[in-house]
Amino acid sequence: MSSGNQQQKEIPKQYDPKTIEDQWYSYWMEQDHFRARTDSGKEPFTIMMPPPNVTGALHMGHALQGAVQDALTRLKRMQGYEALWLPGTDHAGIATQNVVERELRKTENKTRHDIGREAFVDKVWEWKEKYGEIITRQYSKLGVSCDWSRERFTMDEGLSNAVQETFIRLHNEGLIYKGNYLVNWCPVDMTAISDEEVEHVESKGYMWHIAYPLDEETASRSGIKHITIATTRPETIPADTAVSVHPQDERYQSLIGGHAIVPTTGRKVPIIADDYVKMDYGSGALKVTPAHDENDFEIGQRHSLPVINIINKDGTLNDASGKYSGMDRFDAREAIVRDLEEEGLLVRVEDYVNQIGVSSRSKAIIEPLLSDQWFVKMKPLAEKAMRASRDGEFRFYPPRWENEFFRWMENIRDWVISRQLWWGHRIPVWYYTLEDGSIDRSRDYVVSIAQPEEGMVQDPDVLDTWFSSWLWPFSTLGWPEKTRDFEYFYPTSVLVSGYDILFFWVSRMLMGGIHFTGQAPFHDVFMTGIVKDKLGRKMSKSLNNGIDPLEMIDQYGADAVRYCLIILCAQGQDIKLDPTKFEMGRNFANKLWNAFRFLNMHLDPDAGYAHEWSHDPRAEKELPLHDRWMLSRIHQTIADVDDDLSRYRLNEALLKIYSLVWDDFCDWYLELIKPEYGTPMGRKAAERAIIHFETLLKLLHPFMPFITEEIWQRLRFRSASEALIVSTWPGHNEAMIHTDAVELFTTIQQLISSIRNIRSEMRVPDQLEVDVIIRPATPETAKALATHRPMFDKMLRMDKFTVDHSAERPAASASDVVGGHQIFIPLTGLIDFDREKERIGKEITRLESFLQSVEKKLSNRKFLDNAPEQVVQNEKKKKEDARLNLQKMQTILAD
RNA sequence: GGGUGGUUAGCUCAGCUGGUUCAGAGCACCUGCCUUACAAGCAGGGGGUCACUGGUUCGAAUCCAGUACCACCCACCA
Repeated sequence: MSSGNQQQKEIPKQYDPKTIEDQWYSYWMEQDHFRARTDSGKEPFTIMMPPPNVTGALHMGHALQGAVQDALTRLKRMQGYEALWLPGTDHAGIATQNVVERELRKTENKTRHDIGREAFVDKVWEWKEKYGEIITRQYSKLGVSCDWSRERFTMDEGLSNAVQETFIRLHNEGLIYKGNYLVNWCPVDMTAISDEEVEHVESKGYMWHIAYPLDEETASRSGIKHITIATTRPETIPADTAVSVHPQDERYQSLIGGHAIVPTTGRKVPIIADDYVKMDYGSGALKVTPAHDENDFEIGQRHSLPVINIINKDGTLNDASGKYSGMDRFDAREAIVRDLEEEGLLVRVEDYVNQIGVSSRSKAIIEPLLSDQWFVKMKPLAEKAMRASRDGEFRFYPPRWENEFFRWMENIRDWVISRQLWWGHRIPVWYYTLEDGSIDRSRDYVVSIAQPEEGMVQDPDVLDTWFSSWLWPFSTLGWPEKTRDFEYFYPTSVLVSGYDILFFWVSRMLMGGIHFTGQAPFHDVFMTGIVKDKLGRKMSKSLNNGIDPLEMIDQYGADAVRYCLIILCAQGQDIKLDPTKFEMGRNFANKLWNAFRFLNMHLDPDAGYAHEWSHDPRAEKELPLHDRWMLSRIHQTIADVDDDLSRYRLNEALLKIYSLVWDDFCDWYLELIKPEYGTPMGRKAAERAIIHFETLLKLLHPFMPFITEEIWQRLRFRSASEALIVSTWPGHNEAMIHTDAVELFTTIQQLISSIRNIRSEMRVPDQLEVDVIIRPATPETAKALATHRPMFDKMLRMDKFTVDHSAERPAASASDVVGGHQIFIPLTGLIDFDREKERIGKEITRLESFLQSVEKKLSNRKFLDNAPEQVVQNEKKKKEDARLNLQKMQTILAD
């Protein structure tokens, strides 16, 4: 499908993306244009695609980031870099395990425990093989030019190897440890999760005030019978091992050192004093439950309190809770409150709103539970990353994210990396066993990838999904092997990601990359906003407010979707998306399509159009004004666009290209080169137009790859290997900017606009041709304008056209002044004097106030003294223009 | 409790290093047009005290401080 306009006869008026998108994607793939090479001698440009979950379906966030990454990749490829965009997927531990478990239940009515670990993991792999490619296929629909030959999966052999390797390294460095600590436990997924995976949600609940009886001795000593504590979690009462008050609290001085009786169990616990307790909060007395609350755990440590665990891993209460054993924690809460009330110990109940932690995955309420887990000491890693940041080894765009990054790094806590799941990277740790097969706790574990000794068993846990993700920028390139890919493409150029995973992923990659490879894994971090619904809510399954990118692509075309997402992607701002916004992109694609149809009518399919002139400045001078203007506009835009893109202002760049295509090229340039009725367009003119158009297509290609490739291929015969995707990005050439041409052309544009305005305001019937008299400010302009009369003919309905430096204003004419040039249009019989007077009056008022402000400024000594010369000159020129225009308008009004 | 972002046209939003030719885009609206590329279009037009209050400056939508509201992130007060 390499050649030009074979379907010339029947090009539909409306662009239909469906007919071409898949074909071009296949073509690019067949031509191997996405593949990056290590032997080209070009400078590398690398982006690692944030790996979507294998369970996932493409959502708008992916589409946005895909559009951004692809635009950057295609741009750099065209700019002569060896561009590698490496795709892949994430095994997504919990999410995937859940999906397969659900399926297992549905199809075989079994749990994972029914079939056993090995069989279950096999099933997950099967599932992954079958469904894991869905999301990457969906990505292709968007037109992403990533190197599929290098696609990776976080549980690939190589990546798994990197994971084990890093675990062992960190362990050897003393940065990994195992310990029995309170962790965030998800009773639904039955695993520990990290602090980052816990969300805090506001929840309406109660604060129960409960009287704890004092033991006899304390009561008789103090003369007090009860101490009242306040709690939001009465179900943990059986696990209390102390009551605590503030050491300085007057009310409780006599109780410190005494004992209270824990309701429901009758256990006697000490009353202790600890600074942590706030005197003015609640009753000033706190029940201490070290096994089920982080703060209480710390208090317990300080006072050597026993730790009584009453909650099982599934959220039910265990035998240590006494009669509540076997009840779910929330049922137990009700039961205990009921019992307390019966015993008369419930003092009062208040409504209370608090923040509760829920698992970001299952949304289950997190239970702080003591358990054996593996941790990474993060401080040393964070310090290195912060140093690298200060040294400018990587930069955030927009820069404010650096502060957020630092805030987190400075308060970093150790990372729980073990998960009680089956799907994931096994922890490379082995235990000796006793004769009955159970773990021999008297002997140390051994860290090793392979089983070190017959009979040893491997740690049953797997690693947090992010423990493989944080290696992504280099594990995907073959690290820890010193591969050619790694040497050539690492460190990567830019990471494109949403800020929602700054802590989960971006920060950890920086820490990991710097620690393991000695280099920041990317130079730039471009943080995009988050795509939300039109009310500003996150898109989620539960709200059912998602907009499916595939549906949108189907409806509007991939280019339209990409256009829209990028144009809305302003520096770090969230995007409130409404499906109708894709019409913008669709309309623009259609505009391009029709510009092509127009040119196509004048194409000579057999011609091989020459284009040497565009590179020959001498030939340049022979060019018509509108070509010199168009070239100037194009090259000015290229300069702006290059600058915008280098700072990740993709929206600004795209908007400028949009305006160049639509406003300049379509509305002016193409209109001006339209041939006369019935006459064919001159071949030269067609050639020039096509060459401009090709440049525009190049500029647009990174953003709208399909339609630009389609049109580009149809514009000329191309050899099989020629493609827009591998064409050269047009460089900015200052010599192509002709200020004189721009100035004159702009004047003509203004004159034409003004004449159109007069016609419209004066309600001149459309068919009626008018006389146009222009009295330019200078004889030179008069000469120039007269030369360009054909331009006026093209754009206006004129009977006669007079350009005369000394023209008199005919009676009964409508008039205007632009840039000192006067326009008269005799409209005998048609002119509505009141209307005209009003129009001119309005213009005069505008000019007067403008002139006034400029004069005020220019009469200000301080302005003259302080403002840069250029600005002052500018103001003077403005003043002069305004004064001239005003004068003429006033004369006209007087007439 | 700490922090970040937002507040600009009826709606959704751009507007970088301050300079009345930057107050702008798309949609919506009004007036003409099915002009042989495009009605998903063309031409013309209306519409904004740039949240508020101060400050810095010759000059502020833009920089600073404070206020109000909205959104988000972080945080161990039961």
